[in-house]
Amino acid sequence: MHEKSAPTMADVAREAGVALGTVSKVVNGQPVGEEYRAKVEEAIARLGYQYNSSGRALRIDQTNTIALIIPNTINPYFALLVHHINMALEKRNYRMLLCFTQYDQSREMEYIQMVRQNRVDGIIALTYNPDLVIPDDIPFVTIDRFFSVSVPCVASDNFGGGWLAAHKLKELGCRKLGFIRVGSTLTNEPSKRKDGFVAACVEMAMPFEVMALEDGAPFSQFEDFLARHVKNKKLDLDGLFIGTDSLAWQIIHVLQRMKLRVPEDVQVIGFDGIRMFGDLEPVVSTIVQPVQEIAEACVTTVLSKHLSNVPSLICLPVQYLAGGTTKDS
Amino acid sequence: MHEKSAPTMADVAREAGVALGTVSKVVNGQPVGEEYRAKVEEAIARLGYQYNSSGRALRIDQTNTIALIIPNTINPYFALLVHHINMALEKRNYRMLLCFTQYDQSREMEYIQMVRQNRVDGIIALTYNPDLVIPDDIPFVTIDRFFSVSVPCVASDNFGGGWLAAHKLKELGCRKLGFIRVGSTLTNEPSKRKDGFVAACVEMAMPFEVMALEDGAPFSQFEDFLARHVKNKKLDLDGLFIGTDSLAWQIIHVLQRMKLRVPEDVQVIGFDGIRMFGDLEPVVSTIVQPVQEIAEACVTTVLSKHLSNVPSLICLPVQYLAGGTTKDS
DNA sequence: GAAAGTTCATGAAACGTTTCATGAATCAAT
DNA sequence: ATTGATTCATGAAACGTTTCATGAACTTTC
Repeated sequence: MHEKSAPTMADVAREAGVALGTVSKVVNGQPVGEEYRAKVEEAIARLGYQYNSSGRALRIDQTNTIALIIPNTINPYFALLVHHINMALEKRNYRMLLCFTQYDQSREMEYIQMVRQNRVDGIIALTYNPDLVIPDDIPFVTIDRFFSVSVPCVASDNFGGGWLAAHKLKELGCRKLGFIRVGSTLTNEPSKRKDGFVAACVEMAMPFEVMALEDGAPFSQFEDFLARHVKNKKLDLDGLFIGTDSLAWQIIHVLQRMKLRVPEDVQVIGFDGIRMFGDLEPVVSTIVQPVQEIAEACVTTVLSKHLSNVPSLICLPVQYLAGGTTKDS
Repeated sequence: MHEKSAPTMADVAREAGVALGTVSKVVNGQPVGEEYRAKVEEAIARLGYQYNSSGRALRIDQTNTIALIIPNTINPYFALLVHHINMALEKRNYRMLLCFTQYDQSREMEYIQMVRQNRVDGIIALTYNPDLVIPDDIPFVTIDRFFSVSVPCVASDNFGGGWLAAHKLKELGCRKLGFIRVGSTLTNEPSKRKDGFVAACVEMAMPFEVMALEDGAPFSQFEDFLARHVKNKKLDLDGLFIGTDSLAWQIIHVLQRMKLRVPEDVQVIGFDGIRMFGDLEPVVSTIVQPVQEIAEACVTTVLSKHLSNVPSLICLPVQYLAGGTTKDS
């Protein structure tokens, strides 16, 4: 709009006294005679030439852009994911087209239309729309949600993480456990955190309770749930596994208001492994998702041309990390 | 790459039995005879036509894309900014090209080159590179940092915020104040938080101390600073104004470890107004930046064609918001 | 009813790139 | 010295869009 018509390859060719195609080869690093290359490079420098990616995209039908569809960046786990996916893309000379759905199902569908216009080379999506239609003509990778064998899904080992949390809590001396999460309607990979937790409890003959806040239900239901479990000033649950670190933070604040001490009275393990502000402040003990590996897996998968011989579910290992909310800290 | 050659305008024209230019007009909402419009729209629907934005961008030399250059999305304030800027752009049918500098000065310069290739229609940048060269042929807007009258800068009223914080703390009964921040080398708009604070203290004849952590210095210097101010189990500062909410969180944790009670022993006010996980958990009392208005201002400014009659410093009002770290909570 | 004016669909040109058939120049082989 | 093979710069064509000069089909006016 404002640009004073940037120089084109034709300008460079004229300046260098060389053919248009030769400039193209130089710019793309294809073999060109030494003296020609020198002349062209000099002309490029002199004119400050930068290639026009629209022209390129139009010609080769490839935009070097991947769309990332995600609810927001406010949730620190999403923010981390966005960050690492962008870095993984940048390393491969791709750009990221970021789309925030804000958990709005209609937006999710609109975005899929929109990124089509932009001819993105692929889509990475973390969505909650239960009846999302996945285009079959664009490479599509999902995070944390399995659709079908033809749509690769990247997730961490949620089941294993739940399992691990239960075992850790037992190891740390807990006698009765609780599992707490929000949003229970949609079945996705993170739902398996509960499954792994429950399986481990059953296997260990460990008593446990499950509390899930329905979508949209008031947060106070958690407080009621916890209050119900107070027996003579103590919680009768001495270990809590909580669906996400964000929720764990909130629950811990509730516990503090109830004058219950963490980890003395009740130990807490979250899930995700987010570090709030660097590694300085005390932090929730957690099951860490390998965000960087997840990002890498998404990117390599979405960029692999032949999506046929790619695994349809990429499951990455999680780790337990002691923070300040368990007795091993 | 994978796409089975999506239909073009020519295809639509053929399908509708109509000229190419007519299809273009319909797609762009220009006046077209009713019967023609109907035929074209039907053909578009039948073929599932989506226009190719590369072709369009090439022709009209406009990409409908704005670059946002920012350190990261991990810092919750940046995450919020990214979110609102994206929303403001989307409302106007623009896309966001996101660039994370990670506080790396060379990256900041590289990005400016990179987004040039992409022929973005403008750049919004929040950077720390002291000798950044601002291109004069692309609309450029900075956040929180003033370069020159020809480069519009959007910021909140940092001076006023510092002033307000000092006055609030006095109003809340404090007798001696402290100001704490990190990274003191670069002078930018947020530096004025201190100036406003100091000016207010001087005006009110309120004793105060300033502690700034040099870039890269260990965090423990804050702990030393605070420890030095403990006189018989009390801090001799009973009000702290802290440069950002993130830092405030960390400082509060330090205070708790020192067995000092917030707000009973010392009241704390931060700056930014980030809400960590929704509005549920107890929160730092703070000077709230109007993030959404900041985002809107950036976007309208960068998109205004005639950058000549645009103010060179857009300063937006801040607000005090009581949280759990002052006695008015 | 003819001339002048108006409306509006038409299709070719142009945007900046990549690609590929062409042919000039060089080299190797006899 | 002549032919055949090889290398490699050349420049036209094509990608999908917007724009604009053209002219066909009307409408208005006297």
